[in-house]
Amino acid sequence: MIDLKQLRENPQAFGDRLRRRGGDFDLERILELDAQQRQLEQQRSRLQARSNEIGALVGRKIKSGVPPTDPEIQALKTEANDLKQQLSDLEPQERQLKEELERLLLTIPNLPSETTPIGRDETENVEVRRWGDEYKPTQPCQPHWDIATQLGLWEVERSVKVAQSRFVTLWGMGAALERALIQFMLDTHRERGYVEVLPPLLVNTASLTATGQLPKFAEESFRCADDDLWLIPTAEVPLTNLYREEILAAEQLPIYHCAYTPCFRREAGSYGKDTRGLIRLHQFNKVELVKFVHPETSAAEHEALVADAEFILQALKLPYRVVELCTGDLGFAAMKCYDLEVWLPAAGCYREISSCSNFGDFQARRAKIRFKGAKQKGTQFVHTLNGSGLAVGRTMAAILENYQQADGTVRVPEVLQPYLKCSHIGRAAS
RNA sequence: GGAGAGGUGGCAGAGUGGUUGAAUGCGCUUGACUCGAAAUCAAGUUUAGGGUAACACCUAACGGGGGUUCGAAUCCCCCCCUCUCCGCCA
Repeated sequence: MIDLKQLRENPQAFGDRLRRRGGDFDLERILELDAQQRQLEQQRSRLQARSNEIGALVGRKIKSGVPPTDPEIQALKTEANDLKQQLSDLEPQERQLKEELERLLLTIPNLPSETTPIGRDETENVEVRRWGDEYKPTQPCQPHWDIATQLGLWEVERSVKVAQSRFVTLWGMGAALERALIQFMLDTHRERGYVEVLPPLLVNTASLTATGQLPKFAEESFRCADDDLWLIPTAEVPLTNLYREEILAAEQLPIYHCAYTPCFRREAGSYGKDTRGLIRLHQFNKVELVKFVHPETSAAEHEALVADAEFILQALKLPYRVVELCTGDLGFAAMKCYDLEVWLPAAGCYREISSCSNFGDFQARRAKIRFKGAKQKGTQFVHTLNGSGLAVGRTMAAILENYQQADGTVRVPEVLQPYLKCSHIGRAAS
């Protein structure tokens, strides 16, 4: 949720910054509704003040022995009834305004950071740095789905039978490799200060609204219609909502969490895109990092978060680059975002494997996650950040392609060997 | 699925129509006493919106919504959630 006060105080600057995302936003209407609503609220609270006064007055008189039939009391009752009548006109009006305002506000994306590069779409994203030597195969390199099939690491057709297209079953060493990756990632993040959690995979509407997936992206999530529950599209949702409607003590910050969860996405509108392999599935595994921090530290925390995600790629010795998203490519709730893109030699290109965003107070405002210093008067919204650390299926894809040997086997990255208890994945290995 | 109990401030826990935003206890903050601490005493200690230069001040909120009343945490109706026991179940 955007900061209405900020918009009210400086509509021009606010609008200019928001429009860097591209597209148009009806801020005028919001300001108008806001002004009307506040005017009504003032009117209403004046009437209510008088009504409260009468209530107290009548109470005092009756207690002191004045009979209820006394004309003075009768006059007060008449006045109060009149006020009630006026209020019953005002209240629905105000409520309606408030609801419309709220509805509109929920559709406005976050303000991009001042430092976010301005651009129209992903072609104008800015490469920040590269790491590792790109593996340029001398002979034709196989795409990971062919490697997986040859080594018996997955089962595609049967998965379609069991579920649908865009679902896969990992098999034998494929399943083991996925599990090893998850455990390696969690162990690593835990050592680096993140508290591991294993959250619910179904969440309610309030939770999805708080992190920004609803109301705008309802068609992207799987819903259990009978229960007001949705399958999580990312662990970001349950993790961020752990602290929904809480006021934290300032000393509790920063809070770091990591979690492994499956993620479920309908991938509506991506028909024909990445139909093969592990890149785009309805269900995939991800290790997620989430931070709750003091606003003053959020920029530095963001850089550190990216470094934590990068650390996994470096440990696995997978070449990657860091790209900063431009304003036109920024996610709905993000104010600033870096993508990590891993090198996929078969396609000869980089593919997103992690997305690390700073949401500022956008999610915190929706989720009402606040903090308070010991001697501080009011409350303040925390800043929330999260990033993949990493998308596990895509990591497996990158390993298969980058680690395939001339003999067709896949070498196991050193850091995973203790988990898998072998150095190569071959045909007979499973 | 069946039966019952309950949802009040950071926590515990009173409160069945009247000046109760809410007793009391715990916790926390500040002050007094003390060389210091403990103990003791005193004061303070919810959130949101509006309003103000800043205070003051006003409004709302006792799970949510509606109703009765001059007045509701307290009475009535609907909904939600939690807990316990039984059944079922990984």
